[in-house]
Amino acid sequence: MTSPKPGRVLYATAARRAILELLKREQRYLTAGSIYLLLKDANPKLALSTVYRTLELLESLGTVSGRSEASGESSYVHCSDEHHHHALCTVCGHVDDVDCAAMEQFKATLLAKQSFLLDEHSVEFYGRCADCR
Amino acid sequence: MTSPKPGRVLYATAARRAILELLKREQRYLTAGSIYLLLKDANPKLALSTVYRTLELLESLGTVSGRSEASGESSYVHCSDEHHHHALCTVCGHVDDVDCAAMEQFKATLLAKQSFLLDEHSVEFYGRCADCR
DNA sequence: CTGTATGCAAATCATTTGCAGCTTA
DNA sequence: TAAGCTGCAAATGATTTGCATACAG
Repeated sequence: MTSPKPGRVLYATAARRAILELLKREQRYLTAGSIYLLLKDANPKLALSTVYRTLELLESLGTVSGRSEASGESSYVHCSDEHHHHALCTVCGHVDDVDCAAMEQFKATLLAKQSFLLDEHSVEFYGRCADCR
Repeated sequence: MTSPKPGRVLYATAARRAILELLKREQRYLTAGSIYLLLKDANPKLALSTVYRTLELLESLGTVSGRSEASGESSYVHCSDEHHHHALCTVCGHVDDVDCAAMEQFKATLLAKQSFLLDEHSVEFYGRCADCR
């Protein structure tokens, strides 16, 4: 939603690289706190606030997608920046992107049955991925 | 998810009645804070913590469904306790329940294309309801 | 009566922010 | 050298909790 301040030049810093690489590698939802803990050893001077700021930046760039855990924390996955949804494995936490072509017929049904004109939708799928089945 | 302690007897108190009636009447997502403000005048001794505790209770009973706003706050709507989704009007905020029969074919597609076995899904729809179209 | 619920105030906890010093381009 | 970052510590703000009192059944 929020884009970085227009005209601002972004720097590829060590912290940003480390956080993005971790997210690309893990392919599962991670909270700011867990990212901080996972990177702390290799990057002793990393600050939690930097993790928060980087996540906010990556989300604004569409590189990462956030959601709220039941615990009240926010977590993030690295993902494509096109409109899509996530298939989240309830066994290993692995997250895959899913396109939403099939949603079109659902939209038609909604309009016919409830006169609701569907503009947007946010979906999260929970199940078992190819590896965990 | 969390159920009230088993064997515990629930009282129908004034605060609980007021909160539930408000939610039933409004049919839109309300935060604890806004519920508190809306009820404050008619119920001068109502405490914000009571609103939080009541919302937690109602959610555990399946009477109410919560979600996280972008602002970081949680909000709640009164809704059916069966498995369903919400169609949220982006104009007036009105929330209707939607069943998920159409999701079945989407599940089949997911399995065929990505070998992902869909167990659960959470969906939120945004659009314009019959009144706002 | 007795178990529950409530109000109030204090405590938590995730997230945000101000600012001076450090980096990247 | 700048414009951008970062670490640190302090500030926020939503939600939770302890406890003594009030209330429902």
